[in-house]
Amino acid sequence: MTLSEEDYIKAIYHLGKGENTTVTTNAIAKGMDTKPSSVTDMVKKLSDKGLVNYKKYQGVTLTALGENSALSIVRKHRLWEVFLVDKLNFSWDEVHEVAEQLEHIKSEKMIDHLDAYLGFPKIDPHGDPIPSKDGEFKKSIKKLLNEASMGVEGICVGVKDSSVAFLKFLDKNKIALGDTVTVIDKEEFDGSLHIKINGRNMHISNQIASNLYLQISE
Amino acid sequence: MTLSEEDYIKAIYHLGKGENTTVTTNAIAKGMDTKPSSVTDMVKKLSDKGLVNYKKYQGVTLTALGENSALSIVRKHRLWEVFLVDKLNFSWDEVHEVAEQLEHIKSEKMIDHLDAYLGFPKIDPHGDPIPSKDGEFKKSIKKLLNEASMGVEGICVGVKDSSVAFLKFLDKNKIALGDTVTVIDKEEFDGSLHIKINGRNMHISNQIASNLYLQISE
DNA sequence: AATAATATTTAGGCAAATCTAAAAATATGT
DNA sequence: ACATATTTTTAGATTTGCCTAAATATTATT
Repeated sequence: MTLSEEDYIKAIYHLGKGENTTVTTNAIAKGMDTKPSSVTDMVKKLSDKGLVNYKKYQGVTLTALGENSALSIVRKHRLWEVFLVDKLNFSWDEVHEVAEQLEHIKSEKMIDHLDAYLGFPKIDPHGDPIPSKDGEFKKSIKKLLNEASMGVEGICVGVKDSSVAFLKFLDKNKIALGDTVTVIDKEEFDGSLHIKINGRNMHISNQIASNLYLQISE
Repeated sequence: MTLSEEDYIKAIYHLGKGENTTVTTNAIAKGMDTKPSSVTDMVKKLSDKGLVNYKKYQGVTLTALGENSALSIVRKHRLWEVFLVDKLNFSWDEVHEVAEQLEHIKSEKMIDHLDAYLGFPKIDPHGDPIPSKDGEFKKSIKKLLNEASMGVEGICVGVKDSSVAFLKFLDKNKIALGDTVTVIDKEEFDGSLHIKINGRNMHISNQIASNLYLQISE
């Protein structure tokens, strides 16, 4: 697969939300910041190669082959993100662009050794699951904290708003990625939440809760 | 710079042996396994971009800009080689192909962090020197063991012949990359050498010595 | 120095991936 | 259901990097 083909396969996978739902030409064009006519061209090629199912005007889905390819790319992307954060001290919001490049490196041996070297991580720095070598992985159960049900426990894996003000708030209140959070109670009146974070009780506003992502442990 | 441009710049650098000697069109074509006419095309483009000096029929040299680019690519290539060997347990002879891909990844921050993470290595797994961030580096003093003068001390950094038989020989005799070797004496008759390796005296044939590379410590 | 051999460049073309503009198919609104 | 709007495809052009074949320049030989 060429670099460009890989980009399309990955985009189709993500637009299909990991399910294998049909993705339209325009959606791909928007998602990839290109023109619909370019998408049509490429989709024909991918169809010829057996990576997508395509009928004119009907949109595309990934074939089994295409889905495997997508998972392999996603796996590489997320493993590299873990590497950048865990080993090279990048912060979680700096890694995407570089991982976009690294995901195209072709060497199965390297990626398997990298996986082992990182300790076979199950989720990436944004809380998204990392497919195993054979394409298996747990569906991501990632929610904004304010959407989590009462009693739910999860790991804080990301922020939606990465403004300096918000990050400072987290720092001051000793909330960090990786912390375990349990939803104790929700106030109906203002949507604020009582949570337990790393064993400590806390009361946070809905606004805060709506900017924190939780990885729910099933 | 595109991927292809980077490949040309690197090839011109290596063919010029790191000195800035003139490199011919045919030499580049051979070195890159492509056609002379393709080289002419690309060399014109590189000249327009100020990366090489080029006059028709006269061959090319790198400009200061071109040389900086080349050193940056070589730096990345060799740092990744160290990473693959030191961290991912690749052997020295497996890394080249993957490093050829990794060297094109664009992120100055990443490569600087990688450098630090690896402990600012000075030589790669083949004994070649790694340019520093600002393009400085020690000329490689890398010699075949049988060409080293008496009394010379160096580090064993590579093999010329990587046949299984030879590697087995090294293994059986406990000679490994990284070992410190001193040339004690040379027999004129058969060219065999008396060496000290990791403190232990040894007598090896010229044939063995002519397949082992030494990185001479200045 | 003239000719032969070699090296290099030019000219013209091809494939990949993109684009614009126009045509065709599908979807939407009343 | 019909006209209109939107989506998708086609047709034709462009750029990058490469190719072959032919032309031109340089180098080597006698």
